[in-house]
Amino acid sequence: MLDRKFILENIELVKQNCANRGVRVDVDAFAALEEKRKALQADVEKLNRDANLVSKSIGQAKDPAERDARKEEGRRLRDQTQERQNELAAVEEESLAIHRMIPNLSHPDAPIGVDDKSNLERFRGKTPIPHFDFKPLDHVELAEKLDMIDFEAGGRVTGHGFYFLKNDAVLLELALQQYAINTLVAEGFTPITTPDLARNDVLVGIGFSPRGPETQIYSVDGTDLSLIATAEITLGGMMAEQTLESDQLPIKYCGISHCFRTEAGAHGKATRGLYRVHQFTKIEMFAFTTAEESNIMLEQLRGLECKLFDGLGIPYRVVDTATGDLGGPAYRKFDLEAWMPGRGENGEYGEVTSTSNCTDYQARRLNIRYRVKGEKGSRFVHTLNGTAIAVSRAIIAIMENYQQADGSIVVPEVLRPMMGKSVIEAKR
RNA sequence: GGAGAGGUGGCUGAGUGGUCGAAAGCGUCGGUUUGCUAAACCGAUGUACGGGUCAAACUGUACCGCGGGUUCGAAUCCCGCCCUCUCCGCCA
Repeated sequence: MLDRKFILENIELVKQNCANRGVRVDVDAFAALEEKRKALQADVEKLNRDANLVSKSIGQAKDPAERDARKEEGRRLRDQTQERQNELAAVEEESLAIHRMIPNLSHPDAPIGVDDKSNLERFRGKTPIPHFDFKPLDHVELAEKLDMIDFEAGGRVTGHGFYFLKNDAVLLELALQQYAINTLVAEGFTPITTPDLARNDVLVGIGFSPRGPETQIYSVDGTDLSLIATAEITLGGMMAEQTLESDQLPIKYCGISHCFRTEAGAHGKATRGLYRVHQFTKIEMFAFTTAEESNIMLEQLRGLECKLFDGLGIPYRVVDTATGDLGGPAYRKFDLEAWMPGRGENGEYGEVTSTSNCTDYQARRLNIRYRVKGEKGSRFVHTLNGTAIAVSRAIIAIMENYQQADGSIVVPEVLRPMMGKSVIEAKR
């Protein structure tokens, strides 16, 4: 959420930002409701004050008749307070509903545009796009030949969008996790394995909606829990309601979790194979920083994503996400799109990671603050997240880029120690 | 899952209906003393939101795990939930 006061003092800016992001919100209505809310708040406080004074005087009054009279007065004031409070609650709810819809501000350098067509390519990876002297297969065909993924059984056991990894795909998943974690620990990240479920209010704080027809989230019946869509939820939630010291920051976590997504409304799009699935394993980076440090941290996270994929020898490009494609919480976002030779007609880029600076937008909802020595009060931390490795999509990129004419797959050098082999080939 | 105990400020810990935003101690910060250190002594020391101010001072409301309820008045009484600890059961 944005700061209420900030919105009121910068209405035009906020409106323009909503327009840039393709978000339709009635900011004026919000401002009007806020005026009303403030007035009611002042009324309630005034009534409370009077009622408190009356209550205190009762304890001191000795004459029983006098006490009864004041009790009556107190009752009257409390009734009035209650009435105003109800009004206030109603206005607050209305105001909050709009407030929640207002997206974060956007970085001045983020390309302006209402959808991903305006995304701007910023970098390319070190690895050139491979040229095959044969018709490259896609990962589904390769997996079939090498007995690595069982989609059929996934459908039978759980449903469409689920799969079993088998044989070398399992080794690959484990190796990728190890590779990512090793790399990040060396960079000062604290490794974490997180719960795969979280309370709904944590999901909401991070910016997900557990309910509703559009939801990406599986919720567990009869509880207030949902399966997480990303470890961003649990890692961010770890610090909810905490006040940190500025010298503890930045805090850098890398979390391993499973991610669950309903992908509601995604039917009809390219859903073949592992690309869009309901469950996958992901190593996620998450950082809490001071307000001053978050832009630099975003660069660091982006740099680490590049390092990881350069290390894997996967060709990619980095895209600066357009305002309309940022989602609610992000101030700026970079997507890393890996080259996938089996995608589309002659290969296409497909998103494999994404890193965002959410500034204080999530922290305000989750109430994560920090104190600066010598400063009164506290500020909201800035939160950032970034994918290190989303295993399912990384597997696609590896299988398709490293495939050989004979249908085998060369193992990226950095994974060989963990895989214990340098080639994945069909069993004789 | 069952039984019991408990959740109070940065920490320890008092407080069972009124002047309690909350004793005391510790810690922290400032000062006095001191050649330095230590000790002693004096003083200050919660947060959020609002009013006020150039900024302060000052001031209002709320906050004793969370949410409701009773009452003129709740840290204190009642209900629900969450969490922690102990014991039992179950289990990887």
